[in-house]
Amino acid sequence: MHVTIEDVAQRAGVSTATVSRALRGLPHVSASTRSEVARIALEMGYVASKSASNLASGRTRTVGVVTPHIAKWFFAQAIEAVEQELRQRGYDVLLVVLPSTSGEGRPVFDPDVLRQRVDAVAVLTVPLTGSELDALRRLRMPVVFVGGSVSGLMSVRIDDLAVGRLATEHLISLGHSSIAHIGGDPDEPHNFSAPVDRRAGWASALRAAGLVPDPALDVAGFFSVEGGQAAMEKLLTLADPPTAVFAGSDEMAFGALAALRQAGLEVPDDVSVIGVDDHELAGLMDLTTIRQPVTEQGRTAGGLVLAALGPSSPTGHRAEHVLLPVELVRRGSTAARVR
Amino acid sequence: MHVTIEDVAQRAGVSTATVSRALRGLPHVSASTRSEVARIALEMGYVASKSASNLASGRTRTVGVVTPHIAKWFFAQAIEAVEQELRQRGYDVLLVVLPSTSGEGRPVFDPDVLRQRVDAVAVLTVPLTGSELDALRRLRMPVVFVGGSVSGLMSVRIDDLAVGRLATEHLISLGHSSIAHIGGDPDEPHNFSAPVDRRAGWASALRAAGLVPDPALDVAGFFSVEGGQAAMEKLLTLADPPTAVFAGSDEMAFGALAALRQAGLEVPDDVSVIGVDDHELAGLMDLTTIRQPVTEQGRTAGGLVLAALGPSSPTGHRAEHVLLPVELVRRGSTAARVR
DNA sequence: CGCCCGGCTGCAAGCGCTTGCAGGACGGAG
DNA sequence: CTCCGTCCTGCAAGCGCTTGCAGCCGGGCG
Repeated sequence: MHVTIEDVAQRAGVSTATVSRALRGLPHVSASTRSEVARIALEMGYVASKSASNLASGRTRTVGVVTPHIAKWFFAQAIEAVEQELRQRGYDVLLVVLPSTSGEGRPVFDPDVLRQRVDAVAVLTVPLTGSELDALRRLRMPVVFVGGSVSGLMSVRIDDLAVGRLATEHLISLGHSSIAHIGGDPDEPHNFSAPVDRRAGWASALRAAGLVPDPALDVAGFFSVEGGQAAMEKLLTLADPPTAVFAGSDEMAFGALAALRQAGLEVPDDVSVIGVDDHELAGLMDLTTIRQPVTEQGRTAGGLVLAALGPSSPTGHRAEHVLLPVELVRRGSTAARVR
Repeated sequence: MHVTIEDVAQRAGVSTATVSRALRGLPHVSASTRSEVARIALEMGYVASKSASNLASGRTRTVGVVTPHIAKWFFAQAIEAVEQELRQRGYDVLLVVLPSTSGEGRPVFDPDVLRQRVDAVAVLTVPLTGSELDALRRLRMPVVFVGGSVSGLMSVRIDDLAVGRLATEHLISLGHSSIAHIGGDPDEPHNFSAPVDRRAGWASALRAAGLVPDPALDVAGFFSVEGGQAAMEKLLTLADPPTAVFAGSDEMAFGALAALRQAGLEVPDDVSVIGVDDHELAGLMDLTTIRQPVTEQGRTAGGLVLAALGPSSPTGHRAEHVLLPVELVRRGSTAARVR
């Protein structure tokens, strides 16, 4: 039926051991044997069985990527980067989508499904419960978090506190003092700090400027376009609506822009809006934003697990934490306060 | 180190065969034995080694998903749907991203990397060369194409000819007669018909209305935002610019909208724009479009491969072709011709 | 009361590869 | 000429599961 290493060995007149070594570039094979085996393998269309080699070697050359979504800019972008980085180095990517991200309703994630399936795992901003984290640690394999961090496990992320501060300071510098925040779901488990930190950055920047964060101006946008839209609508019902809005993601900012447009308000004249991400369409929407390097985060995460998988001892991965820089991108959605 | 089936068998006082059968719900195991084994397995934290079971059974319970992108709306959406459908039925998804989709430059895709790794594959609108298709067929496993079709292999898609026609007829019905088309890369291999068919639909609708498709009004937008933007800019340099534009995707339409806005033109008063997809942000942009059911296409594709993997004989999969309906979504970017 | 049959279970042979260890060939040094 | 290394190569024992087949045990039937 299909070509096995046995067939190749026979045809080449060598043992399967030699074929295996030759094809994998291991030492202790003469150059001539190696090239001959390679030629024959190619000619016969031999492809090693992954299952067999996994079983024999104990390594799967696969890393699991756990994500709450695929169809959202940040995640899609990050997954793409991780995939590319890993495939380049001969690793496969096993996608695991955690149905819903909203704390309670989500079915528990059982990291054990990954055991025996992957050599390492990358977790993309999924708010995990304590027991899930424990289970993840018990896997005893390299684990890297993207977009958040957890003690004892590797991570690559941005400084979300700085993000919130940077965005808010930008608005303050434009003369705004009534600055709203559209953030995530306040009920979410707080392991993943991005939403929390961005809010904290907002509050801290306000305080630093002698302003007080108004709870009424802090609304949930659930990191979705519709959520952002609803949040903005809610803000507009206020007796004294804000003159500027810091949305924790560009997608929420898009929603906010839509809500403002529908309310007949002008951006940035009536309300300034700033987001976070530098989403693909942010330029198109002329949205001022805090750019975060998503692709680079994904790539870095891939690199980290690969490094951990490398020469180092299988246990005792030093928990590396990488912080990537962000940057304010000024566009047309923010301007000096006029009202 | 880790729990094997042997350990469970020993602890339960039965053979590994019985454990295997009990845990997989196979017949020929008494109810009491089954539940006892299940209890012990759970208690010991046993997880079957995928490699071992793959090797022994010859099935991988994994399907490969080949896609040119992750970070594009259509693809992200489709992948998410496929993943969900497959995981639900116990299958894993192996992501394979084909670096670039532009015909020539792309490294050849060698379907053989999938051999021994997956039981079936889903290909998302990747324009493959003839030899790649042959290799894919030679894999002798279920293959489903999403967004295009290839003889002899299963497919699920929409009627792209109808899409082009529908969009163009909508513009014609609004009184437009100078209707441009922003499409894909004209140099792409033509196995994947979506871009080609949409263009053909445009031309055919024009002819049916007694109009002639003007080659000067048919420009390449490469299915990207920037491409659409550039295409629109090019159209605006024409001595006699169109009063309406049919973009082959919402993303290109977004680009077109941006270009129009930058040129100081009003949509839909100066130019009407219609896209295809009903992208997540189309509503926000108030873009009229032809909606295609992406999630459903992904789900259906997943279902098809699972069905093909099922009871039927491993060879001789009937090449099923599923065509899903599209629908015109009227929004504010198209209106009666005024000029 | 002997047989047969059906329902459970265990045996053991793989599945296709990896890898520690032993062995063989060859060349240079002593 | 002998003795050692040094290189290559082969042996064979697994890796942890699946599965065809055989075997065992009771109970129903003739």
